[in-house]
Amino acid sequence: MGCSELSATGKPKSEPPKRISRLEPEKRKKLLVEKAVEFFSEEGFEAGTRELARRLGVSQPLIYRYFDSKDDLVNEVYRKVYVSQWNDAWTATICDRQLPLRARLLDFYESYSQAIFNRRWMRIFFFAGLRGLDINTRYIGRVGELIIKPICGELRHEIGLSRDMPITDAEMELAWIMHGTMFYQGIREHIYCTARSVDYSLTATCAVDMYLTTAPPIVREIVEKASR
Amino acid sequence: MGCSELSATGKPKSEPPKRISRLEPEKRKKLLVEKAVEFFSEEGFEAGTRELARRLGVSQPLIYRYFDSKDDLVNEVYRKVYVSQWNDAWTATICDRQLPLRARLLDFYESYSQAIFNRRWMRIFFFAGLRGLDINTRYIGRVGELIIKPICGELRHEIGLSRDMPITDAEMELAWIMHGTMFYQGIREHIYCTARSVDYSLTATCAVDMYLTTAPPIVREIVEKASR
DNA sequence: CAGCATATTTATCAGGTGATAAAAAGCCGA
DNA sequence: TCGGCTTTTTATCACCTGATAAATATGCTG
Repeated sequence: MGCSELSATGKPKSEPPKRISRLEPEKRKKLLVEKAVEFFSEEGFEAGTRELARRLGVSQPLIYRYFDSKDDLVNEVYRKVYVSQWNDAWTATICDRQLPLRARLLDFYESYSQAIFNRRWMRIFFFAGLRGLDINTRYIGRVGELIIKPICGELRHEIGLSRDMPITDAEMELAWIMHGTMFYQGIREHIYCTARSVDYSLTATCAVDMYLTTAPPIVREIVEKASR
Repeated sequence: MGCSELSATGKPKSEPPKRISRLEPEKRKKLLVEKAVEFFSEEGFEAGTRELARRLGVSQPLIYRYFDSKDDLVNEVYRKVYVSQWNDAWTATICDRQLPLRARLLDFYESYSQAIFNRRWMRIFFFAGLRGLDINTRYIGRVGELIIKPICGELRHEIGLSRDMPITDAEMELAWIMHGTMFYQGIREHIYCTARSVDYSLTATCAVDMYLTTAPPIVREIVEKASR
């Protein structure tokens, strides 16, 4: 009798009595994942399935009709955020020698900023990173292989050096520094929430010009020393 | 029920308190906070008090003799990490005009890196940041006032411009970019755990030189435009 | 309209959480 | 040695969590 936290008369929760209708499994699953991305990116992955269900306007056990476990749902969130946001054209942009390298890098970071430096992505990324998940490590590896390493190759070409010799760690480091300069702006805006609207184009100009002036002499020394 | 994983047998060296004995409240509280920093920095603040107690080798309710609530303990952790790691000499280092600005900045970042860019600090910082806690925002504000703004002032002086006019947002942005370049190295090392040992001195050289070459013309333009 | 398939909900479980009260154990002075 | 004070533990509480099974509601098809 008692134990009615949800009595028929009063609704303590703020949601209006929306009538929930049946949906095709496909449609429902998509809704679940989308809302889960939004939810976990704000509250972290420790947040409860009941609150998620409440925000969706469905009952909590419904989640388990579409996902075997909470972990299963969380993995779907990862996939959605990490995989679907990647743009295969990025590597091509970096390697398209019809433009000068500086212009290519600026083009790339303009596109990359829009795709990656948004609140949802950034927060999911750090929640996952702090958990030490391998999906995070794999993402970083991908950036290394498909962004950072190609940049190093293009810089070698730009300053007239062989691309045969494998890219060294030190060269990668130089490009990571440029990359980090951009990344930090995303952090300030979406994790700190302290920089209202960051000027990514100014940052990109600083970062790219720094790279293009600082890196060449260092790279030249590295390659020449190795080929002696 | 011998639960004696730690026997009383001979170990006369510097680790006598193997036996779980009474401690002065002061000492016990200090131990609790220290271990809590270590624990929460790895597991996040959602981690349970029972596991923390287990690692301390004490019972879980003991924590509540020294802290009113888990939140109380967590706040102590924040205080310990944020407040106690700040070095008042940093601002002085930046403003000591007996050295050229470049040397001052490199000195500062060497000291700052050692204090801040370690695993404990970085992880606590991001766990708190993702929670949106005001202690985090206040820390950033402090960095802005005591690090970034002084740097902007020194740059103005370096290029012979008045320090009377207030520092503009755009000038702050330029110094934040340099700062972020350093910060990202800490992230790579301690959040991503992907860069084994980052070369902070290389990064500092890149970041500082970028700032000292990129910022002056922009600052000059800003100040002159404003004073016309 | 009836009947059926299934999307969704209600009721519930076992285990974990922060927190409290009472019992136990350790320490020190007489 | 004993008594008393304080630290620490044991035994709990109410609540919340992820997850399951049975009951219900919905919409389609004949």
